[in-house]
Amino acid sequence: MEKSFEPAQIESTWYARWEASGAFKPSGQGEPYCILLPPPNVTGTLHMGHAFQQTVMDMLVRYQRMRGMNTLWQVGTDHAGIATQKIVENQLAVEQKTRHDLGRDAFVERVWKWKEESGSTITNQMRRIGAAADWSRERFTMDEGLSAAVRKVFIDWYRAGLIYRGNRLVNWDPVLGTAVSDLEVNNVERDGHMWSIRYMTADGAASLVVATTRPETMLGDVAVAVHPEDERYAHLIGQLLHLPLTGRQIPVIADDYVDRDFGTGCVKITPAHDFNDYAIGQRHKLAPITIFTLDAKVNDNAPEKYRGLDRYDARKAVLADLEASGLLVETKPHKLQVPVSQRSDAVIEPMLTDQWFVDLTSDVQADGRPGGRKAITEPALDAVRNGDIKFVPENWATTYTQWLDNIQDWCISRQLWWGHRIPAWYDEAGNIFVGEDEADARASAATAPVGALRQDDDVLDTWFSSALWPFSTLGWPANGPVQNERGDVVANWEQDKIFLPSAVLVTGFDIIFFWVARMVMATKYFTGQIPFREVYINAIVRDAEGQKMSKSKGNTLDPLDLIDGIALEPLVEKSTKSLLIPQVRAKVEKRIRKDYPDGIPAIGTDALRFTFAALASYSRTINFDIKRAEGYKAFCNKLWNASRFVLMNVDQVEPDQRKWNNARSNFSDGGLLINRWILSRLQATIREVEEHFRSYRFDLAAQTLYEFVWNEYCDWYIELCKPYFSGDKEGNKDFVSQTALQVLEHTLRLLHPIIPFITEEIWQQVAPRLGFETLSIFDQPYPIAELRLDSIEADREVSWLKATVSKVRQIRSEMNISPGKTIPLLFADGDDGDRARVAKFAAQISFLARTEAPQWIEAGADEPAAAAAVVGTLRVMIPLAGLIDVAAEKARLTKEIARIEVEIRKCEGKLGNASFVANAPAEVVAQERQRIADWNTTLGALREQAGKLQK
RNA sequence: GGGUGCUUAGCUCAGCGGUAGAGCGUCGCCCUUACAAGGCGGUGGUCGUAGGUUCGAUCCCUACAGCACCCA
Repeated sequence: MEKSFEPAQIESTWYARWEASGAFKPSGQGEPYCILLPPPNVTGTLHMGHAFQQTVMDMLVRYQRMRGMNTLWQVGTDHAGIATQKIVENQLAVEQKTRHDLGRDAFVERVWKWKEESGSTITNQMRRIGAAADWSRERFTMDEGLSAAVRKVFIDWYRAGLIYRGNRLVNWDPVLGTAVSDLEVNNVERDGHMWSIRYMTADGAASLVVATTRPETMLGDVAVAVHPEDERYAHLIGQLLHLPLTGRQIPVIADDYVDRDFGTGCVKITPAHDFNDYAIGQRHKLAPITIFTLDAKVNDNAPEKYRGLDRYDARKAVLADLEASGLLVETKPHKLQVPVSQRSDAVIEPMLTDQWFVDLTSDVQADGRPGGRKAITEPALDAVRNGDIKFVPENWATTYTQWLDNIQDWCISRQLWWGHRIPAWYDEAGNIFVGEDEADARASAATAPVGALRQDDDVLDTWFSSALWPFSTLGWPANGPVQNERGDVVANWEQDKIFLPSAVLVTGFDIIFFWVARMVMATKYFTGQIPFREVYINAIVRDAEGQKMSKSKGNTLDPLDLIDGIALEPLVEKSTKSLLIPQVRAKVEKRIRKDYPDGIPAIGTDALRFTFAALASYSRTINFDIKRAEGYKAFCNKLWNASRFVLMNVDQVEPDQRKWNNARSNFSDGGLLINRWILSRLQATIREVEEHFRSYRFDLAAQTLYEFVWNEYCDWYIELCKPYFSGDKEGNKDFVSQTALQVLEHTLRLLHPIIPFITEEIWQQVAPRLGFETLSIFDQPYPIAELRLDSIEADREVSWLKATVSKVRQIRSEMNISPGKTIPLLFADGDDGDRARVAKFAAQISFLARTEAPQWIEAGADEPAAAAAVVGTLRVMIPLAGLIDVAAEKARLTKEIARIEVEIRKCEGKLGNASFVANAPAEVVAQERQRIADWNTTLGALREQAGKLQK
């Protein structure tokens, strides 16, 4: 083995070998265990959130495979409608073209081309993370099979009356020219103004003042609302107002939506451009007046002078005119929430448009068939409420159910070209025909179309196809094999439906609504099954200071830069390349130069994965600190070197003298306590890790293994082995070698789901020496704890040994005795057990504490002046002569005595409290009594020692 | 306005009714032939504040403060 851990060397070969061997495909044996990859944007790149989430999935898949499950990690990518279309439109913009210049077919062809060019970037990055995914079944939401599923679902829902077309208010992105989901809209706090405007009554006798942050929308006002119980305005209800600048008259209406205490208590109502106003308008049967075009310019419904003005220019003009006519009462600064499109950064304009919707809210249809609430929403709610689907951590179930309880119909049409074109056609009379294709649409229609048919221009929301992911990727709706464009079979519903429901969905909380809920709806409706039994909501990755990672802040990390490392200059270059604003660019560059003066060190995939595991508690954010990752790289190095050392020593035992072979679990401890101890500790570790995997506490699993490897196996077990390795007199060397090797082999398997590369690399060395030949650690069984290997006795004995050695080391250190210097060691008092232990462990004590062979001082014999510590009743002494300053030792003892006295006072306080003794459980009281007894024993011995030092 | 979290060592985080823990950092001594990405030994916390329940509270309850996030 190499002298140190070099991740790049190890990682380069193993992944390709695993993939080529077919190891990632379902074994076909055991219970099905499926994980669905939340399909990333096909043309995207891997970010820290992906890397974290995929590490979690990979740990689960590898773990369950080792446990004998028939695992499938179903992967694929998403066409990401708006995002991908926008990238290609930006490319066209460089050529000074728009998509309209190309035309629909040519544009879509160009997007496909872009997908071919960049579509494998993210999947190749996933391979670097080590993802044990079945790439032979990789799918794309717009491939033929998944598109067929989309069409079938649309048609079935339409024919069941659950999809309808309607003119409704939607979030409109005036830059992209499409409806967007309310989940794709961020409400951003911005500095704005609150303007107060006076509206006179029609007769000019009275007036009221409305407050608004969007004065330009007054051009579309249809009423002013006041609270029905607001005495200030009671007399105006029902009267007509003169709407300034327009010549229109609008009524004063009463609606208890109005907050009397906000502003003036009068609310202007613009139903065509505000969701709340829309609802009020409907309640009062007021026809909305749309005043904007689809690119947010004032339209012909407004007075002529404003027509054609952009929203914000119209605002200026309206304000100026109101001011001129003395109707602008007040202007004051105001913080407001502005809806901003996540996709274009444009301010959203609510707009009345014709769109397609999935009914999720009606109980029953006019013809008596069940409505969307009964048919789609409620089954999805019930699946979580009745526990068929569990969230981890469980409180996310509340988020899910609250959202579904208040759900609106789902607007599924998008005015884009990239996506699944809606399988609906219109005849010249505007009748709708839905079908697989035009012929099917005609054939399925009840009446003959009038004239020619024209297909709907719009495409479906990306999440519509994602909602089908749990079953469409398994081959539905086809019955037989489904092939990809290369002719390879990628799914076969007949066989693959055993993977539904999948075991667990690992995903971020931000798409519980977008995706999780919709998968439950669609999967329940079309297959009658739940899509997954559990939903593990992973934390959001932030930077070390807890800030969101964002390119404009310069605090993003590329997982591959952590794995491979990157020098400062290339890092600056890549981080600022896409930033267009010079100030932002400068800020980011400055930050990067400050945060990473030497660039980013290469930590390797395994260390990155271990870091993710160690951070994956139930908390909702994880702050990623490179320092911590470096610490776990050190852990990998530790494991590497421990393995190297063990292998070196094993090889010194001649093969024909080995008493073991094929010895994975054929343990021969040789009667040695240290072997029984480490085997016992291994069992405890196995049990803990199992528990932590079961509860998705990867942080605790990682910590348990870290502690076992470093604090037990390396710090104590290997050290305890050394005397056997170097100068074994009793012929136990091979028993020690065997156990060291077996425990290492188990440990590698325990660690493999977390750090697959290094464990495979080492295991390839270890396994043959234990006499078993298999290809890969990948499909080895996960270790199972065995009761027969537990040993309380060995735990107790080794605890004593550790305590004794630690006491000697402590004295050495505090007395400034050079670590290299061998010193004498004396024992006094103690019981028979101590005598036996000293005899048994003499060699180890001398080795670990760098002492001469320990000597006993018999009771009553003269004692040399010595520094001392106490283990139970045993006094551990280091003679002072030439080594120790008496005054320093006295000070040390005094401090130790004081510390123990404090502990004793604490115990006395408890035991002196009658109600403690009366009420606390018996074992707690007993424990307290034992403790005080132990402290007193120690204290007595220390005082005696201090007394001796006085002489 | 409704909801969900969080507040523990300098930093990043576990713990959650009975002796406060980890990693990183920091201090001291060591290049002791597995590992200096290391070894040994330290330092460091009135567990956000105030009440309450309890024999006992970092942990349970209430209020408050601060910080996040989600929904309207």
